[in-house]
Amino acid sequence: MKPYTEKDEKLAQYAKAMGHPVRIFILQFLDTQCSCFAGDISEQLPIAKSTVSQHLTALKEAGLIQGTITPPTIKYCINKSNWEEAKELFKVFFNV
Amino acid sequence: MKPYTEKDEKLAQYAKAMGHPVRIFILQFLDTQCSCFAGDISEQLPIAKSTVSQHLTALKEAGLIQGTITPPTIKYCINKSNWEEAKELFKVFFNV
DNA sequence: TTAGTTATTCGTATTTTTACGAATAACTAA
DNA sequence: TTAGTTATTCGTAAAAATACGAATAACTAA
Repeated sequence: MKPYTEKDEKLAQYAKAMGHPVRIFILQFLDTQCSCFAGDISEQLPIAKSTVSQHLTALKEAGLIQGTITPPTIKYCINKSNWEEAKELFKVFFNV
Repeated sequence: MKPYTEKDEKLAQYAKAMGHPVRIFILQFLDTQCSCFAGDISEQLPIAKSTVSQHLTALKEAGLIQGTITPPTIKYCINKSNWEEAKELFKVFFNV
């Protein structure tokens, strides 16, 4: 039925998560900061905190980031293994 | 105001275009077929032709593919230069 | 001109995304 | 307990994405 593979779906999922400039920014920010709080991210962006939260949730659900609760804050960082998987999928896709 | 760059927006745009398994399939199909008609693509997919058309339009607007009219068909193929640009943007993003 | 082919556009419906501010949850410290 | 901090969730609204079938456009060939 479906002509596309699991890998195609996974790649599409990662691509979709990256399909918004705010989320690209967050990913790059986390990549350089290693880890930081939602507030640190939020104060870099000209949008409401609740909207940032939604973007963080989207990235979390796609598997690209993860959050560790350290009350009253939440420390966010890149999900290394999934990040590597995404990198590999894009690599193969672009024949790199 | 905007903390993200033109490149971030471009990357997000390409990622968004890739954010659906059908569009991933189409891109891969065109990458191997070099060029083909909308009908060739459509018959590989279990969705309506009009929906395929919409996906083709999305890919065209993102710049990843281009169509050449050869009545009564339209020959689609990868937009090489933009494809290379996308590849490069993802490459830099993932520190490859 | 008329019929046939291909592909898009139109009209429509449903779902998802994006965004905001207010309200809430969870924890700490006074 | 009460106030203060952080971040999410809730409620809501507007816009965009996804999907379908019918209608249309554009061209060719008989």
